[in-house]
Amino acid sequence: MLERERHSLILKLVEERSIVSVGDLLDLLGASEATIRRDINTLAERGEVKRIRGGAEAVRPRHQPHLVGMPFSLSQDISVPQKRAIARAAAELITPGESIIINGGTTTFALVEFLAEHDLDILTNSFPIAAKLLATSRNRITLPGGTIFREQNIVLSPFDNDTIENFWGNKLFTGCYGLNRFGIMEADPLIVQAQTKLLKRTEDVIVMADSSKLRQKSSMIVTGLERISTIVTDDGAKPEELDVFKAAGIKVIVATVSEEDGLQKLA
Amino acid sequence: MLERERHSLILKLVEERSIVSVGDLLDLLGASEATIRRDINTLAERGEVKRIRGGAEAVRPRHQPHLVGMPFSLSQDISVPQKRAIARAAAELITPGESIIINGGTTTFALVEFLAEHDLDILTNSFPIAAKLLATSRNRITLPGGTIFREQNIVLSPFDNDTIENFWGNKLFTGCYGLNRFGIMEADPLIVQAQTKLLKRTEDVIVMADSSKLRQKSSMIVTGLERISTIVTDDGAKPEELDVFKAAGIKVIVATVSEEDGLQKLA
DNA sequence: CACGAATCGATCATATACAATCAGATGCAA
DNA sequence: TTGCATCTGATTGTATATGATCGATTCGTG
Repeated sequence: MLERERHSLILKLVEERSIVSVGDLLDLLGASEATIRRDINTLAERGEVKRIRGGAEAVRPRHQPHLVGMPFSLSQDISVPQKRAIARAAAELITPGESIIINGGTTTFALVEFLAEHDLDILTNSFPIAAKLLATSRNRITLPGGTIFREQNIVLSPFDNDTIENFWGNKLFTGCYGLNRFGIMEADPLIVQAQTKLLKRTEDVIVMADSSKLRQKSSMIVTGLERISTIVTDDGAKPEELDVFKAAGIKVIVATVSEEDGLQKLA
Repeated sequence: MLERERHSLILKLVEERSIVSVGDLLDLLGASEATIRRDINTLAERGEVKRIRGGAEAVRPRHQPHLVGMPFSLSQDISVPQKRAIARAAAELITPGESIIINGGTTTFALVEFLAEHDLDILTNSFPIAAKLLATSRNRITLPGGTIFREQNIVLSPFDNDTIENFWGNKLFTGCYGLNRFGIMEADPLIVQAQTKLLKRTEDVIVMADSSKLRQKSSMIVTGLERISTIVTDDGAKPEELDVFKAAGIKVIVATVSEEDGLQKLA
C-alpha cells in the first residue's frame, strides 16, 4: 500500500470516527507501528489531524457546519458495532434487483455500506443516505421531493403532490426511537410525518432497532406491531423482550455483534 | 502495446481508483517499470495525473472530505476563473429573503460559494449543489423529487406528479451548453427536460454563460431569447457577440475576471 | 509514590522507488 | 535495404521509506 493511500485512509477513518488508535490502524493498514506513527506525525505536521497519545484525532472544530454525507454528528458514534451488525443482517433480507425504501436515520445509514454491490431501486428520504449511495454504489436512487430539514437530514414534502406517490417498495427499512408492544415510537413529529408517508408505499416493514431501543419509550406512535413484518436487533436484547414481537407474528432476527463491527470496513 | 494505449489506460485507472501504484500498472500494462515511470512522468508533466511516490494519483482531490457526490469529473476544471467571476456577478442580482431556482451545472455550482451568507429559499435539481448548500449555508433548500441521474448529477422526476409544481422562484439561474440567437441550447435530452420543467416555475431567467458558450452550437433548443431576462458572461466575450442579446431586450452583464478568481477559495 | 504497561522517538539495517544511462528493438523515411 | 529517430527494458547508484529494536517517557493503577 502506498504512503498516499495510507494517508487518505487514515484521514477517512479519523473523519468518520473522529478518533483512531494506532492499534486499529495497525490492523487496517497492514503496516508496521513505526510507519503508522510516521504517517500520523506527517499528517499532524500538515495540520490534517491532531496527534494524540495512542492515535490521531480529528482536527475539525466542534461547531463546523453539518457534514453532508456523514452528518449525524451526535448519534453517529453510539452503538456503532450494534448498528453495523444489524445492518449486515438486514442487508441479507434483500434480494437482487428489488425495489426498497430506506427511511433516514443512523441505523439505516449503516445499511448503505452493505449495499455497495447491489443492483437495487432505492427510494430514501435521507439526504446523507442518498449521498453515500451515490458515491459508493451503482444502485438507482430516487428522492422524494421536498424541503431538506437540516436537523433530521431528511427530505420532506409539505405538499400532497409528492413524487413519493409514484414509488412502490417491496420492503421498507426503518429505524426508530423506541420499539415496544405499542409499535414503532418516535420523538420528532417531522420524522413521524416522513415515516408515515413511507409506510404507505410498501408492504413489508423491516424495523432495525438496536437492543437499547427496546427499552425506550416516547410519546408518538407511528404504527402498531401489526404493520411490522420483521425486526432486526442485536444480541444485547434479552429473549423475553422479544417475546411480545414474536407473539404478534413478527419475524425477529438477532444479529451477532462481531469483533469486526467495531472497525470500519476498508476500501 | 502503444504508448498512447498505455497512457489512456493509466488515465482510466487513475480515474477509477483515484490512485494506482507502479506495481499495479506493471501487471496491467505488461510494460517494464522504467516505461511505466516514464509514462507517469509524461502524464504528470501534462498535468493529467499527479506524480506520487510509488505511483500516480488523480489530479482532482482524492476525496472531498465532506461533500459527497460532487463529481463533475470532466468539466469541473475548465474556465474556473470565468465561472467564478460570473457567479460573483450573478449572486449580486439576488435580493435577501428571495426565492430562487438553481439549475444544475458547473457554472451554477460556482454560484453556491457566493450564497453562503444569504437567507434564501432555494430549489435546485442538482444533487451536488444541494449538498454544498446544505454544508456551507443556512439557506432553505428544496429538492424536486425523482431519480438521481449520475452522469448529470440531477434529480429528475419521470412523473407529472412532481413536487416542483409547488414551487415558485423569482429567478431561475441556469447555465447552458450554448447560447446564441436561437436561445439556450443543450446537448443532453435529460438536461433539456429538467431545464424545461424549471422554466415553468419562474419569471426571470438568468443565464450564466462564460464567453466560450457564445460560440457553441448544438442540436436542441431549450427556449428562445424572448424568455431570457438577463445574461451574465465574462469579459472574454466580444462586444459584437452580445449585440444580438441586447437587441432582444436582454440585460447583459459582463463580469470582469479578477486575479483572485483563478485561485480556489480556501476552506 | 512506585510499579508495570503502553506509547513514544531515535537509530539502523533492509527494502523499495527513483532518475540517469545505455544498449537493443522498433518504426519510419529515403 | 540503410540511416535516423524514438521507444523500450535492463542496470546502476542514490534517495527515500520501512520495519525491528531499544531506551526513554508517559499513563494508569494500586
